[in-house]
Amino acid sequence: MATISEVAQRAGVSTATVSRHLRGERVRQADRVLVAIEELGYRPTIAAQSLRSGIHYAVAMVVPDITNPYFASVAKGVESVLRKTPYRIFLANTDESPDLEESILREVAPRVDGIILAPAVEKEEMPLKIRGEGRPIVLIDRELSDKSFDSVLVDNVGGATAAARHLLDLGHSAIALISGPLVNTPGRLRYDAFLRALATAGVTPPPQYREIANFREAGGYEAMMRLLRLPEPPTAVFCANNVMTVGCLKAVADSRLSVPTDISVIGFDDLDLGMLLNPPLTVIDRPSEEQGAAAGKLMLERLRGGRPDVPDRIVMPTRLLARASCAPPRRTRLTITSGGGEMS
Amino acid sequence: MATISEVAQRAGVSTATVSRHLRGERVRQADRVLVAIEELGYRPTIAAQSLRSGIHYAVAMVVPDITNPYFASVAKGVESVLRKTPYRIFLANTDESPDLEESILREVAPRVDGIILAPAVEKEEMPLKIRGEGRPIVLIDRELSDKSFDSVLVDNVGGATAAARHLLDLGHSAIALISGPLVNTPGRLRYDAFLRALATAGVTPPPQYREIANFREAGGYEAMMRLLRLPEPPTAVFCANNVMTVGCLKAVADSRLSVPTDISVIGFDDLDLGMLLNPPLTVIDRPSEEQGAAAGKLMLERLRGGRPDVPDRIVMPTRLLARASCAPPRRTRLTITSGGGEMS
DNA sequence: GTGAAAGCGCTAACAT
DNA sequence: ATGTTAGCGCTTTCAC
Repeated sequence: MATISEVAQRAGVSTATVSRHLRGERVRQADRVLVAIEELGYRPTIAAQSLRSGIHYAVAMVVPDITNPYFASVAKGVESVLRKTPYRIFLANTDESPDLEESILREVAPRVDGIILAPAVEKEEMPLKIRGEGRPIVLIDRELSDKSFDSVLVDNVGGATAAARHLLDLGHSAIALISGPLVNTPGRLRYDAFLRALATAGVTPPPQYREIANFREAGGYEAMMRLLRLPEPPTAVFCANNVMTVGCLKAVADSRLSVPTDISVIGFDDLDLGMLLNPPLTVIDRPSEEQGAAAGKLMLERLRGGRPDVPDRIVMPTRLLARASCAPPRRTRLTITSGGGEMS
Repeated sequence: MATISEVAQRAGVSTATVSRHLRGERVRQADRVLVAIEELGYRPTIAAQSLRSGIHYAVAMVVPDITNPYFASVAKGVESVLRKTPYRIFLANTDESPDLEESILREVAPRVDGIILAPAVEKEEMPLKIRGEGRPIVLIDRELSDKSFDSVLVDNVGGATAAARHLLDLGHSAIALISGPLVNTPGRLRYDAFLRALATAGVTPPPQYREIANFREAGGYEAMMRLLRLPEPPTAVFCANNVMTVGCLKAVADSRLSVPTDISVIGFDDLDLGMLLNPPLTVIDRPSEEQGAAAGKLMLERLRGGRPDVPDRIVMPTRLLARASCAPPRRTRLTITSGGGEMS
């Protein structure tokens, strides 16, 4: 690999001039330098740049699970923006574990210029420390208790409220909720907003209708199984994210029940096959790839611009995709016929 | 951040000794060094290590589309293995574009120690060049014309053959195929094996039954639409990957047709909701996360072990998940009633 | 087994 | 606007 001094020599200038040219400063002999760079096929050595300048041209993307289509989509959005820059993306999965997240952050922070993070819990110590060391953090999907961070979110309250109203409008009152953990933003916000919207209409789900699961498929499955086995099962259920909805639907199928005849289901996040299910799934949809792109752009802004006085908090709208998995409640009591079946 | 010389000073040894200790060499004063490292919270600066030693502690993962559940799953597998090592993962999407792939490879190669690649086409120039510079390449899902690369694959031939036999066994003879591009391994192998298996049974699909699409949802949709509009539509179709199967199913739905009454569908790759579809989707399944983990392990082996004389070619088995989307062919002619509908 | 010292390729003062 | 030069933090001869 050619070095900067070879370029300098060939162009008849100093290494400093080449270096300046590289970073976009105005240079008189720009053309000569350019030619030398071309001819030698010169590419700067990132490690040397990093060592000297502290810039790594890398951003970490830390998410609970890249296998969740929502985060995969976010990652794609981020990638599409950073692709056009010299910044590359380190990908890390936290598995929704606060401990793993902390160790990943500690480990990766010194190697990157900034972090795009979907935190497992709302504890801000690590992020605060990292930002304090001059590395911008952009939160995605989830906030921290400390509201001073840049973030790209969706209107969780609006979405959960719309879900509640949709069920209410159809005449449901025995409404259950499979929530995510209350320790992160979307979990808590969707839980609160959904229950508040029900309360406004005079509906208060009993404790056994309020399942707190973990945003994972198995959690959704188990929660739904518990709901269906209740002496008085609900007539409708709201699943607070995509993968729990999958689990929920599998539980319904394994119980030999059908949607929406026996129970109405509405999910947060669309599923790729949502419209192909029988019945097509009613969901609260949100622009995931756009969120990723927004997070990427915000990160670039911070990377270039220095510290802002006020955090940027981008909230994107959700929309209700009313398909056919929600219908008016049945009048008769629900009875479970059987259990078992395929479950991943 | 503490430096190695601070550690050396505190431990009363030279920086060389600390450095040796760090890389696992036997050192007499190991305990003293360890204590100093602990007390100072010392962490080596990767940039300095890279500059000096050429080791980056980074591996690139270059895939066509992280949004494809198969690749997301592979990424998770890779991540789970590398997490326990000092190596981090750069993620890049090629969008199935050979040009983009080439520029990404060129750009990222100097920053990493190795590359896990699912190539868009079978051209091996860039990979050869990169390997020639001492960076191991592990292919995943797809091979190159040059068979000297390490790779982690699935039994495409076995899978496609099983799919063909399944349809044949049900009594189909008007069998169509929505193939991936013939310029990459799974595309070509599945195409060839499927047709060969049919030929063995005396079935030769006419050219209009052989759709060459692009492994994308829209491609699967359009291909299926063309098939369904044929004067004599097929009674069964094999979709060569997950996202094309989704497109295919949407096309069937939009044509107001139903599976398997009007047409049987079998897909390569399971879908998360595959079993929840009506009817549950019959698929050729493969162990994607395990493939990722295998690729990660193979990469680590190469990273530690130096160049092997013979490439490692890991081929994992597929299995047929016979659910209900394939049934014996109908006897009557198929007629399209209508079109239109929701399509992403 | 250990230390001294050179230098990886680059950037950022500083000087001009 | 450009050149000179020190040195970022580490690994690795080389000598002992």
